[in-house]
Amino acid sequence: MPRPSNTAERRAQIARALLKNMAERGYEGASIGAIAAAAHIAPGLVHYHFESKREILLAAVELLAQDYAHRIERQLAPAAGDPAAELRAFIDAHLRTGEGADPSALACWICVSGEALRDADVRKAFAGALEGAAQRLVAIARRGAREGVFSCARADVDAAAAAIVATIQGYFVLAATARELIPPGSAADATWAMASGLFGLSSTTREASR
Amino acid sequence: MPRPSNTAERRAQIARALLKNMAERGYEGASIGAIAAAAHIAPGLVHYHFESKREILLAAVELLAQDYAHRIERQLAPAAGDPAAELRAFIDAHLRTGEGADPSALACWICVSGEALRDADVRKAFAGALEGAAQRLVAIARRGAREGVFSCARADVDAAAAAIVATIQGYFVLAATARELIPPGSAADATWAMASGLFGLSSTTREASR
Amino acid sequence: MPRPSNTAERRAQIARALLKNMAERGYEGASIGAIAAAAHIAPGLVHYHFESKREILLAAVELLAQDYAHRIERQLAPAAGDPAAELRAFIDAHLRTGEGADPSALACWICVSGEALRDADVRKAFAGALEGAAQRLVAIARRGAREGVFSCARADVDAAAAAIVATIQGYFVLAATARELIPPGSAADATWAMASGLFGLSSTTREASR
Amino acid sequence: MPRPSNTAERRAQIARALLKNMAERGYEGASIGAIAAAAHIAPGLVHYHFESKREILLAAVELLAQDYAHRIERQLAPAAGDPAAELRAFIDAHLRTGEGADPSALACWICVSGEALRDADVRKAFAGALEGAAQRLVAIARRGAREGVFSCARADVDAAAAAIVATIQGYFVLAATARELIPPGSAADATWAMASGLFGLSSTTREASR
DNA sequence: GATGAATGAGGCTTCATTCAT
DNA sequence: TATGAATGAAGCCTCATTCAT
Repeated sequence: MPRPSNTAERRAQIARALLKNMAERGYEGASIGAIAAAAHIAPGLVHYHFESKREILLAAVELLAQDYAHRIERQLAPAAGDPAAELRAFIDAHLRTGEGADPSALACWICVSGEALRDADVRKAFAGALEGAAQRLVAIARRGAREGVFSCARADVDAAAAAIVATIQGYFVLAATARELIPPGSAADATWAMASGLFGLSSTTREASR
Repeated sequence: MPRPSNTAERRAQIARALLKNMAERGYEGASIGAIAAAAHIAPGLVHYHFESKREILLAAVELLAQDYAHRIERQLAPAAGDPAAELRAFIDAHLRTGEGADPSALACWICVSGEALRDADVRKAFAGALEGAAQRLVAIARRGAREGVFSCARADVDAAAAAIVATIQGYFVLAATARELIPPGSAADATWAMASGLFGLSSTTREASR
Repeated sequence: MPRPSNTAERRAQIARALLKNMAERGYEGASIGAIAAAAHIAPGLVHYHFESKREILLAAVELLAQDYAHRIERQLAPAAGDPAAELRAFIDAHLRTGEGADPSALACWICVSGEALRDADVRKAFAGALEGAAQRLVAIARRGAREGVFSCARADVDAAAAAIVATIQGYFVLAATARELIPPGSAADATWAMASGLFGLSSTTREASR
Repeated sequence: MPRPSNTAERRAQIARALLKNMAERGYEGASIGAIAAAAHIAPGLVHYHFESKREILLAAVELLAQDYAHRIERQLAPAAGDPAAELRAFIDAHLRTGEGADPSALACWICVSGEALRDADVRKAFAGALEGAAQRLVAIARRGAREGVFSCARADVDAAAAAIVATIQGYFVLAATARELIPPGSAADATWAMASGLFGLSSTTREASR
């Protein structure tokens, strides 16, 4: 009479506990004991649900990437159908409200980028998340171009998307490590100016979306 | 007669050894033993020259920041006096030639950004380096504005500088973790387009500097 | 009506699973989880049928001893009634066919001898098995003496039986750890030569049984 | 001004500490902490001198094998030149005085044979020790044959040596696990009877060496 | 009887740091 | 200054055992 497996939730619970710890102490600094404590479970249980600490990291990155993708979709929804508005919403979703919203998630994100340097699987997941964002931008750009809102050369769309993703990612780093460098509230606007330039947005539309 | 102190060189030697290790294994992964080995000295000597591992990190960040500042100055020198050319040189110094040049330094830089999350002193040094770069941009912008090459509003210069620094920093992260996202050679050009937009560069000058 | 208990089979099944694991990884190396897997049952069930891992070991040793006793009886049966033939059969049962037959059982046997060093109950069971074999030899010797086939002094029978058991046991160890030391096929013959010497077998009979 | 390295002694000290623990609790049961305690050093030092616990085992087996070889040479020395006496001394060295002398060494020896089952390097060292003993016997036999003291067929010498080694090894196991099976004092005599039979010793000489 | 999750102790190993020389 | 040994605190992981279902 087996109990229904709760492995899935437990894994998520543990992965979230890692994220919480990682935000404060980094990946190495997040000990299995601390993770277990944060998850309110016994230390030994962690390795019942995960082969190794690295597996927890992978699960955590997966969670982070999912959260990220969902957040984007949620925030883009209201602007659906209007490329310029979608672009603006995309930028705001990342940079409005305190240049990066949740500082804990921000710290995690930067930690993960560091781990991605040394772990191919982490890199793959991390790059996948960024690529998802870039593709979203590309889709917006294509549609805008079709509708005549953008006048970006077809060939430059990928480069423009990468540039925007890079800028956002860079603002994340700055927000977490050198916040005083960013004039308050400037991140989204500067990115918007930059993005509309890259996408060839007419200045009329640009001002309207401000 | 006591032998002349070689502490200064030793410290640099050890800090460089940390950087080498950090690029491959991260800060936590760089053990004192490995650092000593990379510096070709005995493990015990490390703590003769440094109070703690953290002190080595601080020295290493200092080195990294100095290298960085020097590199910028060196690469901006030929363009001295021409704001638009300086801006272009600034961007190229960071993003030309393989989007980030030395992959080892790139990895270190990202590692350091991660450590900066948790260590105020590291953060200060890291932020200082970024601020130095931003100030250089501000100086270029001011001069360009004075000379009429740029038409950027005085109030927006700081924001523009931060945006450019953010973009560069973001490209670093992408180059190290999701290189496939960046169309080869596009980083400098896209940043240039973006920067000239933010600085209000006339399109004539913009094309000329291409 | 409660379902009929299957504890007995389960216990044997688990004990056999321990033996399988023990042959490959030793007693300590045989984890409850691995034992359960080898027995195709859930890990938790193991401790329903056994108080502790040590109990499984005791049951396994019991099984091993029984298998051993049965094997001897089976192989001695054809020679029943002829002391010299029985002696020969006894030796061959242990040392013919690859100096120790089943390598897995051989490994288990040696493992058990190691555990016997530290566990009185294991020692008792292990010694019991050896003693059974020795007594079988003594019985053969006594009968042979009575029938005039052997001329071993009454007092020396126990010593001779112990010597033969020791030799066999020693060949087991050699077969498992230093097989190259044993000229192929020599174990049974050498033991036979030795045993017939100890038992005072006439050289005529000795050759006949070759 | 480096201190002279004491690594060699430390390694031996640690290996001996393992042997002491292994005799009582087996290899797995000998924890690094217990080994360190037995060696009167800090736990961390163990892994400064050894890569892993397994390396300690290898060093310990080496020690054991050396001790063994030395012991044989020492005990054979008085009989040098007289093959029959050497053979007798060889047997007595192993089996006289309490059937196996030092019970701790005996337990270690059996433990090692168990580890040899699963570790090729241990097996090699263990087999090497046994082979050394066997070769010593072969040398004795050859000389005895040349001098006409033994009448063992040339081809059977290796088999005879293996048989004697096996018997001794088997007595070790019995002495450690089923001592009651061995009539006190019978081991050396029975082995002598057996060995002289295998080596074709004339009964006159045989009795003389008793 | 059976399942699989849960517990917590303990083991091996790594490592920053200290120390005697 | 320099060396290499020494220390002791964690850390990750394994595992026997227990428990709720």
